[in-house]
Amino acid sequence: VVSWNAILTALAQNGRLDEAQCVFDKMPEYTSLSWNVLLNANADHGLVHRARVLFDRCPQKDIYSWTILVTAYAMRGDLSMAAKLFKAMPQHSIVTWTAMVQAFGDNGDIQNASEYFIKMPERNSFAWTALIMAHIRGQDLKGAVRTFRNMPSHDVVSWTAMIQAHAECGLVEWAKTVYDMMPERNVVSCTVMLVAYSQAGHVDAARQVFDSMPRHNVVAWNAMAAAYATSGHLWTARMMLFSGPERNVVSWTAMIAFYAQYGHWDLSASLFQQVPVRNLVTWNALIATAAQSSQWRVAIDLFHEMAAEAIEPD
RNA sequence: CUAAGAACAUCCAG
Repeated sequence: VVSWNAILTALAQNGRLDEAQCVFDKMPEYTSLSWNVLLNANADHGLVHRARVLFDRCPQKDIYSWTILVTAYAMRGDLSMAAKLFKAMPQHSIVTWTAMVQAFGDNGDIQNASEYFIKMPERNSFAWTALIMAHIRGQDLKGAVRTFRNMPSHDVVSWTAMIQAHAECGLVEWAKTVYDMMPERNVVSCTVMLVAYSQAGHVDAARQVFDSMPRHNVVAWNAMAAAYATSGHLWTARMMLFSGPERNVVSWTAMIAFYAQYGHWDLSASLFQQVPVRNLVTWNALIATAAQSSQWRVAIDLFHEMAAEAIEPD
């Protein structure tokens, strides 16, 4: 069972849902971990109904199983179901509590997020940061700052959330102040700062942040490319994407969208054909491209092809 | 060994 579980976990982590399902079906016996891994894989793919069926069939539901399902409903926006399940579950942990804070926070529902937060028997920086994010999404900068101040200890994630908090309100210089003040930075905090500058229209400042980073990952490269694309530098953006060490589905989709934004529908469409990975967003980007160039026939054909690739249109 | 917090692409919302 241990090795079966290891295989199952590996497949699930790589997003190979169908293969994980096959392995699961062939397993001679299960532990709750096996069920949870498959449950989570379905949830990750947005297949909440299938997750629910699995959950109901699962003979040994533990706190993990419940949390996965609660989070799945929350991600779909079904907060009342999430809350109902939360109430029904036999045990709560700091993780399940935090998941509820996060669930309401994602919706900008500061009120409910705070209520769950207050009722928590104990809190860690995950919980505090989730509450900060709730305030950010609810457009309450003051509340975000207040929450940050009330936190007993700050880590790089909560600091980064505060960069985000100020940037979201258009206060880039304050965001930069936070950025300068934080005791340590990582690739995410730098990328947040980079994006903040980009969104404020300061490409050059964004580039300076990029150049100052000790390490870059795909997200950083993608973000810098987007900064160029949105500031009129299509070809520099293209350079960034192609000269980086690595590209992912976001990079490809971004490039398809950039071409379209500049009216290069042909380039957009031909890149789509060559791209090694596609997801729902990639398809949406291309459909939008076709629609913008008034190729309705093409848009509709694409829509059907999409179903053929086993991607559910939304 | 499986569940919760920060960054990038499309649409939507603002």
